[in-house]
Amino acid sequence: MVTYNKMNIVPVDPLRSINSGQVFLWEKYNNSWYGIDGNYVLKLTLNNKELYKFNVNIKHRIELEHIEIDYNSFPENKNWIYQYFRLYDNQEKINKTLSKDQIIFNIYKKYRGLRLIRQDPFQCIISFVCASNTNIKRIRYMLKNISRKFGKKVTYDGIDFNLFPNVNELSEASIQDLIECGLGYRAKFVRSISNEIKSNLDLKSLKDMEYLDAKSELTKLYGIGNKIADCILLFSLEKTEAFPIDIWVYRSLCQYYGWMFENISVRKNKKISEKEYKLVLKKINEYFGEYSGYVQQYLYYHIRDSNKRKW
DNA sequence: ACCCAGGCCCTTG
DNA sequence: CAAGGGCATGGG
Repeated sequence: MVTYNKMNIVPVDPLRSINSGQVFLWEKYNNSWYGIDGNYVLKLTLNNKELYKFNVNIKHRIELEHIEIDYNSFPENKNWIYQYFRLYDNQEKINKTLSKDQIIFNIYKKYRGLRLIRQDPFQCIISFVCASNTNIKRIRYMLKNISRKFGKKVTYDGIDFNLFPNVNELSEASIQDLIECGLGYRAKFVRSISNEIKSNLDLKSLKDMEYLDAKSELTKLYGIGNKIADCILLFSLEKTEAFPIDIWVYRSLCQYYGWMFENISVRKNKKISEKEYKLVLKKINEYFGEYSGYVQQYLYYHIRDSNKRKW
């Protein structure tokens, strides 16, 4: 008889999570999904269940229901699924945050198992710089090209992969190279950011900084503003209070949380200005707290799903 | 042909 | 501050 604390049961819907606009280099071959995260190839083999439940009190995964989920990686990292899907986050607080009101609670119930993903920071930075003013299909296209051109080639399970280039490798890329990867006007941003990180920015140090301090470091980089910085902080630098506001999330906020816009000079249904962004963010953090980022991911997924957008 | 896409930068008023 | 234009490119 296994006893456990309910709060340590973490529901995970892996496929929904890796196909929710956070990561862009997962693909299915045969019966497994393979994803590139920095210099790792991650492999997931699932049965036909949608929702998996992990008890993270136990050092290694135990079966609460009949779970068949194989997760391997190249190079080997036995613990990656715990890190990648943030199984050690405080589930009690997450539940509380996503039950803050009826609106978010309904969305939470509908997509339960959607997780924030903890990514390789450099890949995350490049990913979201490429994500500006384009669609997800093209983000995948650009990042794949970058990997093909500048990442190391590896073979795993008899399949050829390209890892994502590290800073030093991508610093070798010229603007012309990056344009050939399909980046368009983003090429100059990626070039500048790679050089900047290589010469004088330690990404690890950003994890130890306060949210807004780390954010101001990121927004100094050419091509990174409020929204992209929040994506990077949330998805790769441990800032779960970060709340990226793109056009979709903003629409969603206007629709469901209009009351937040009263008494602050923020106009609904228009492009959000830098000042407005900061005002809204402050309200969000006051209301949802340190796990605001989870709310963002659920809102984003929900509104895009309701609009039948593709991933 | 037109408009939009997980925005940001730059210039003007 | 704010408003507006420009930006590369591909898909609907």
